[in-house]
Amino acid sequence: MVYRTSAATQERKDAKRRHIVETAAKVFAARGYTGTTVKDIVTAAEVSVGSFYFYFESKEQIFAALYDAMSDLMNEHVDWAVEGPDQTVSERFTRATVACLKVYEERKELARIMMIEATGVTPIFQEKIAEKAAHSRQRTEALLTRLSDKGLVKVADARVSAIAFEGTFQTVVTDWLWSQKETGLIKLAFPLSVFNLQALGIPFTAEEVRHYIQDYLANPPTGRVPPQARSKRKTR
Amino acid sequence: MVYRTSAATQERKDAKRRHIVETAAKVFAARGYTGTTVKDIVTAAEVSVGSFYFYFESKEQIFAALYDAMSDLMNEHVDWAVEGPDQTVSERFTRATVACLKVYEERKELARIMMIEATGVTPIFQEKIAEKAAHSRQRTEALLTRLSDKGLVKVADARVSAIAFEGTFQTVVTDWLWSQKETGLIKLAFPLSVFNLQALGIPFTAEEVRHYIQDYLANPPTGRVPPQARSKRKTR
Amino acid sequence: MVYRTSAATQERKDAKRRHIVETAAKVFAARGYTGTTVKDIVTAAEVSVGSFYFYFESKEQIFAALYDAMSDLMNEHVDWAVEGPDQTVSERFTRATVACLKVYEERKELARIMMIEATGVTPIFQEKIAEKAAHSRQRTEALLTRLSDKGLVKVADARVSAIAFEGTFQTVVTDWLWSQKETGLIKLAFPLSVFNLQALGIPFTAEEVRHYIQDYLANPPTGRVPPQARSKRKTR
Amino acid sequence: MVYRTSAATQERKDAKRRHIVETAAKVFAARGYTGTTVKDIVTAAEVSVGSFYFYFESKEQIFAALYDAMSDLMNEHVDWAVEGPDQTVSERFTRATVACLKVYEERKELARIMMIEATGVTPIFQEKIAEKAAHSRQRTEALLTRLSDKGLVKVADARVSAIAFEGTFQTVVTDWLWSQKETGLIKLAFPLSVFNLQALGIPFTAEEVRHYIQDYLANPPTGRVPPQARSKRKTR
DNA sequence: AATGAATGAGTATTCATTCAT
DNA sequence: CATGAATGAATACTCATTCAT
Repeated sequence: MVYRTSAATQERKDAKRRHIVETAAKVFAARGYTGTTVKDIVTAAEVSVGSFYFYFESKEQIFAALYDAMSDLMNEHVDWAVEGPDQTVSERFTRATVACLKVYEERKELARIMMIEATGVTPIFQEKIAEKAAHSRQRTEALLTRLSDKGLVKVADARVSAIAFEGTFQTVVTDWLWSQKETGLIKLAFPLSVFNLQALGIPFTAEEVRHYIQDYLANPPTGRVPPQARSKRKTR
Repeated sequence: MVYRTSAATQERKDAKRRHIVETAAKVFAARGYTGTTVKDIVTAAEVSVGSFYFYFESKEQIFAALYDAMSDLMNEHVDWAVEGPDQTVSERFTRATVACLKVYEERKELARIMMIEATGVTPIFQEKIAEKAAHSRQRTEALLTRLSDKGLVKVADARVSAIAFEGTFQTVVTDWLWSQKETGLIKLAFPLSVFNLQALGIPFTAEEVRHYIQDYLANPPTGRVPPQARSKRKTR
Repeated sequence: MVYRTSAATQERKDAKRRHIVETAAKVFAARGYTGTTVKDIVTAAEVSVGSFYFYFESKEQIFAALYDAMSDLMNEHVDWAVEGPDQTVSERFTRATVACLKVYEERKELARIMMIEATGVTPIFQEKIAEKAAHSRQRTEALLTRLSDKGLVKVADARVSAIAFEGTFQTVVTDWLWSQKETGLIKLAFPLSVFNLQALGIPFTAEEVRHYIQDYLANPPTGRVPPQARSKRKTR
Repeated sequence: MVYRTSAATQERKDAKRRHIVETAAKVFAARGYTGTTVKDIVTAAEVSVGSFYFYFESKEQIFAALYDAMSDLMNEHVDWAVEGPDQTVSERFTRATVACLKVYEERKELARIMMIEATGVTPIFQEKIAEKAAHSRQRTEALLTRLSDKGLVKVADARVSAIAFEGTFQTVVTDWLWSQKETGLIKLAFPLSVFNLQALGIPFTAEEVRHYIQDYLANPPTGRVPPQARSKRKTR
């Protein structure tokens, strides 16, 4: 009995928590981090301030949770996109690119939060972001080093290339967010892929790149990749 | 008589204004825009609040002035770097790259402000930045289109390439700012140039790129390019 | 359960709000509008600034609430005083006069606020007062016109007479407020009534006027007229 | 030589001082006392803050000077209006009324300052006004007492009547200031006179009152009554 | 005498967070 | 668990006044 009650309760708690996170995402995206008050969030979510502070330690913490969620989501999608064992290098990069852009397109608010709002917030939070970015870059750097050793990419410096590579996404997505144009972000997958493939000296044909993109879009990751932020860890 | 007094006074005013701007740059760089109080600035500059508001309309305005100053400085240096009439395409891009990185390296705080702090600020200010960025991108886009027509660059889409190109600087500089490592930012001019030259399909040899960089550093822009923020316009 | 909690809480809220209003009235009366700080009010009321702003939108708004409260109170008393159907004209005016003076006497601070402090405040607030005064004058004017048509009053101009009539209260009360003499304001009901009855050409005997005053004081309005400011509307 | 220079200088000083006072009057009238900054005044007068403080001790003091000037002006006009030795009582009061209204009409800004802005300002200033008002009332009271003894007026209480009498001007002028209607203030001289003559039990005919008004307007006080504020005393 | 740069105490208001109910 | 009343430190900006030039 106690068990069942507890389970049901837990369920409700999770649902409420998710609801608040969802709402917060929208509000943060619309008003920015500093422009958003806790009141704004709870009003939009139709919960009390007390509830907010029951589920989250602070305004900063829920924002961090949001950031983590987006970050995780991105990693999962990209990992899925490149996990096939017999992919060529150009296929891997192209699929990673389209996977990435697709996630951003589908979760515009989160994209906005990661790309725009998260930069410039409290120095303490900036460090967190920097860490995460550093980690991501190290992975890319390691990959490039490996591929470079095999002669599959041609870069002057694996680290700088990894960083520059990432930067191309940053600005492309940010620009898209600003200019809310009708054209979808995914449309940019092709030119962006080409830019980066060339930059990394990876051989490719336009034909094949287009094909990879089509293929990814035709067979998107199944539901096993949760499109929703989970409440995993507490940032502290 | 009146003239001399006035002139001396004006001199002192300018000096004081410059002093406040300088100090503000440091404080903003250290604490971020929202993290910085007007009190912080005036305390650091050892002037009174009243003086601050005598010289600047608002916290936002001095920040904007700083942003503009850095932006202008950057443009001036880059323009100077590429103004020679008989430069090859690879030379132009390489020289622009090194010019850009050099400015960032020399004015770390301003770089930090432009790259990091300016991003999450007031929506109204974000628009200003977005505008400026858009303008810069349009210039690059136009350039790429022209070069593409002449077959001098090979890009899938001039606009996306222009945006991605810019992004490579963004992250490279930001990363350098975070990881305050001993290695200078200019050291990254070579790999970054290579990355972008390859990305844009511009033919080059490592040899020549290195030479262009050496050359720029050996003959930097003369003093006619003021390294300091001027109090040109009032944002109104 | 929820109901009881809520009810008790609401009770406390109302009490606190009332307490702040009361205190504010005293402080405003003592220091004037501009001379009064929000800090002054909360210190005097022994509540936090936060609480003040929880209950009131702004300093201006609480002042307006005070003004409205006094205004309403006055109207209610005067209406009550003259509502009897078979009153003579002299009786009506005399009763209105004494009712008015009695309210001022009993709520000296509010009187001070209405008469003195409200006058030099923010132009935006001045308009509000002017409106209210205009409304009151129109009522008096209409009354005088009606009575004049019936030959019950003798005035050269209903409008000017209405305005002048009101002015007699203004200065009499103000003077009394300044010269905090022992003599009660109500003592002035007789001479003031005589002044105005003569001014309006209303026939009367000193005897009857004195009687009307005695009568009103002997049978004052019952408790149904709340002597205290209610928190009716929010100025928005 | 010294004398002449000094005289010329003195002349310039006076002119400048007058100029500042004039301008201040307009600004105060337009923006109210608290709404007016010293900066506003000096900007409007096109002088420096330094000059302002050379001529006036403080913002409060120049306001007081303005008030005094208006007060003096009023007294002079009224004194002149009633100084004829063989005037009847009704003539005296009527002429005083029209003189008063005429001054207000001609110097609308000063009127506004005296009637509206001066009330509610610093308590310390309020006292000054109260004093002045008290003095004026005492004069009126003494007059009424005298006339009452001679049976020329019929009042219940000389003091209250004096105060009420003054109040009629207060509201009539204030109302006129608010409702900037085309109709001149002087048009109200007749009904206001009638109101007060009746109030004081002074016998009169409409005919004669009209005549007194015409007469005053036809033979206004000559220029010997300076229409301008002089810089007599320093309040402090 | 004139100027206007300099001062800094003072103000209304906001908002993240706590905690009694 | 939920609520929302309570807190008060923090903040951008104003303005009367002074005083060096």
